[in-house]
Amino acid sequence: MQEKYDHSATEKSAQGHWERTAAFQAVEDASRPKYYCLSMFPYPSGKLHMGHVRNYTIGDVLTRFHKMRGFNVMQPMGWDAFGLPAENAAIANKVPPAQWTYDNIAYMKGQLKSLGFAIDWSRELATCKPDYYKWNQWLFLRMLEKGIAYKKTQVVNWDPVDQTVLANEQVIDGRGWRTGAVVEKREIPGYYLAITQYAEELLGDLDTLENWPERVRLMQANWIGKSTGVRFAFPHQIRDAAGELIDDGKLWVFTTRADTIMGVTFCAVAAEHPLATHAARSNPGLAAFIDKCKSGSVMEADMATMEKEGLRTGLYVTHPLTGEQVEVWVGNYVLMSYGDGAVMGVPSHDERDFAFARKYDLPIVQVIETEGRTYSTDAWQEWYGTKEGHCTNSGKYDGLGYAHAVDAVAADLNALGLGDKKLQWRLRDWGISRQRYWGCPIPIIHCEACGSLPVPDDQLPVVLPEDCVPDGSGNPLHKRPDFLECSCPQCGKPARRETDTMDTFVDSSWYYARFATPGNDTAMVDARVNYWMPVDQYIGGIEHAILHLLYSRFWTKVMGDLGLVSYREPFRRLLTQGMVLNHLFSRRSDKTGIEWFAPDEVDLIHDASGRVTGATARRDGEPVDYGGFGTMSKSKRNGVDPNAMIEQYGADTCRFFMMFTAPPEQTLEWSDAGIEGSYRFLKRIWAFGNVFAHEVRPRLPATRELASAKLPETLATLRRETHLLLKQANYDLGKQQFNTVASACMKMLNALEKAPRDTALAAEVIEEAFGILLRVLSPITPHITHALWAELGYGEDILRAAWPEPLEAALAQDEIELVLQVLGKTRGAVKVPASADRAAIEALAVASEAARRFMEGKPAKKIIVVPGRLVNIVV
RNA sequence: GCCGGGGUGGCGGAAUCGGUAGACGCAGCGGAUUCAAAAUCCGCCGCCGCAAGGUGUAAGGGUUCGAGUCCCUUUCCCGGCACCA
Repeated sequence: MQEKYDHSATEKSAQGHWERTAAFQAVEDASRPKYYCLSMFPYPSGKLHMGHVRNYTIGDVLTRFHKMRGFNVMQPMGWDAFGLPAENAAIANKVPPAQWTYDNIAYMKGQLKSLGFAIDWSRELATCKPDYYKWNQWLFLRMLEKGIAYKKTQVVNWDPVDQTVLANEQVIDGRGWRTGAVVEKREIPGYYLAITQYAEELLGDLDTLENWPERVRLMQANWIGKSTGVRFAFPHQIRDAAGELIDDGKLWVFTTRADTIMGVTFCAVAAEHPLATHAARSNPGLAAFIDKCKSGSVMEADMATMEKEGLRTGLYVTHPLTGEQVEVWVGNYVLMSYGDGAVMGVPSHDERDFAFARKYDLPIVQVIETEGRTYSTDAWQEWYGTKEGHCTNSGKYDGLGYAHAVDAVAADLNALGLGDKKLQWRLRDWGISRQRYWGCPIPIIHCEACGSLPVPDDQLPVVLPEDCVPDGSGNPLHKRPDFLECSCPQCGKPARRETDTMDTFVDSSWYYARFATPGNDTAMVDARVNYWMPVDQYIGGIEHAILHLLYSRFWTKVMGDLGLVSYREPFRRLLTQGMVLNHLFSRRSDKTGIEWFAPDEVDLIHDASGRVTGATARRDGEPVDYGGFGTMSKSKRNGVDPNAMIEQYGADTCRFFMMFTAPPEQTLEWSDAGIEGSYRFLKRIWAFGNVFAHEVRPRLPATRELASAKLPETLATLRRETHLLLKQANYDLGKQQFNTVASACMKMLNALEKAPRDTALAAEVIEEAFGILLRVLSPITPHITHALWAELGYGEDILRAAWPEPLEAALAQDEIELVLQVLGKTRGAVKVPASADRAAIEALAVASEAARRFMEGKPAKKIIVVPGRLVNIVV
């Protein structure tokens, strides 16, 4: 075998072997347990980044591990190919998004192949291809039929200069990213999917997802946000210009704190609320304020942190229980799209209302009291807003606790016909319309006479033209008569095609099911889907913990209700991997703003202890600002190119570094020195392969005697250590903690290098131990282990070798060492026979030299023995 | 602001059930090899202390024979917040 480790030749040869043997092609086989391992498919942004490498390495380790354990594995790969970055690239480079996307796919596929992932490429798909998105459209039409898809108005960010809708990402400090114009909120019609119809099931089924991280389930539960409250109305006599009662004379609000209803001192409505509109007609100041409310972003985080402002409408409604007049305000923090677009204001027990009342000098009436606490309107205190305590200043409700008070208030409102308890979800229906070109066309036709009609099934797919070049001023489909012009499916007259496309979350909500049934052009999925699905292991970034995963769960349930699939949840087990970070260096200048420096363009400055305190640019020697670690990104120039790493160190080194450096769920900080260390380890593995070939193999006896031989101490230790590490590695693989599996492999090699190899028995022990090491390591670094396994005569193909299990005989010990503590402080160790009982251990411990020294002659009051671990003497 | 997660040597991290804190690796230091360097190998390596020992897991408090791990308070960092994917 080769003297030196040549990563590039080793990897090329192993990849060639897998290609020739079609090693990763998955075929349905009812006789074996299946294992469907899926990593979130990439957006084809141009190049693979290290986050992808990490994600897919984790998936590959699990795939190969399960394959060796005898599972029928499937690991597919595809492309989340629609999306905004392709349009941005088109604006910048004047290249159609389709071409940019397909070029990127070709390049990134090559990168994935060079990393040696065990992917079944025959199942590859791209969501921008009509044979895939046809089924988005088909299912959308089924949802329309079932009333799950419907049309209503939505609030969007509007750029008044470019006359276009902006994504939240394109709004920077309240202004359009290209034009710098102040962004407005605008209401336009769009299609929604009624995910709230599934809220109860989406919440309840979280309990069945035992192998999802607890935090993801918690986040989803909070996102769905089931709460019971009371929806009720403030009656009024306000009439519009035509003399009609506005909203039938009722101002509806929803509250989870009906127990505080006697503390209402105002109401606040959204800027778009009919009462606001009505009042603004005769009040120019209010009209201006409403206009102002309509500028700014629609993001919830912005809404929550902005200064709460309001203006009087001069209108009054009647408190439903007291009959008092309550003033109506317009508040910039009330959203028309939430509930009824109006809230009751109880400044005494709601922090936001409290601040609002103090700002505008509104009355504050305490209606909840807690024993031992004194209420003061000077400053907000935590306990004002809790559900503990009981009603006060509330007439007949005085003395009631939260639950009873809510029941009583709801009953009284119900008797008046002005309200009742209502189950409330935080979850909102999913708006899927996007006023953008590079997405799946929504299959709707607009006819002047017949209205908006679904495209008939036999005309699917509605194919998106692939040669448009967006310029930032709106959807280029508007300028494409060949796309726009069609005939009405009902009356046959000329009609116009819908130009909105679907949210790309639609594309990613069911791709995993399509992987199971590739090539079917007559159905969305077929019977094969119920063999492979649900996905046994899903792996992806924690940033998808809510939206993508929730939408996929919803889509699955809809497909289930349509009889397309037999399962209710798509992902049996979930691993959310942490992000990959690197150092950030920047320099701020007045002229050019922030300039970012790549890590290889600077020299680090360390303090005496070795901590990084700053850096200087190599270019000019001048200092740059060190910004700590941040996610790798193109704009901040701190990305690391996987290609360069693969070329220099090989795929195995990259994979090993990724697995070794941090546990999968944590963020991973890139380190050039760290990758050197991983490379060093693989070189040592190779070097030991040489030792094995030259010094160990020749000594191996014709018939192996290891199973029956009595081993000398050094060999018994090596063997015990190896099997102990194997046991730990298997345990850690079960926990999906791969960094300690990698570390176990390093420890095995450390032990092997030190072991004697001068006898036939030693050769046998080493043969066994190195065989274990190669197999445990093989899912992480498949190429080098493939080469050594074959080269050293272990077998033809390590991928088809059985996964090793620790042997009890190898682990057995005569004598064990226990930690000795006196009063909980470690004072030494005590050796006891492995078979010693509690009394014997206590006697040995008390008699030990260290114990006598630290007990200072006092008698033992109590002795705690933790079997196999420690003995603690309390005096 | 709301929801979720996290903080352990100079650095990444380990510690399975509350039981030896710092495994494994990186960096650093010392040595071997070398004409020299690279590569490789050996040794040292939390802090204070000559040592015995003391002390130490963001900060403060609590429970326990024993706390990185459990409870309370504070603080800082990260992810998500519905049109980035």
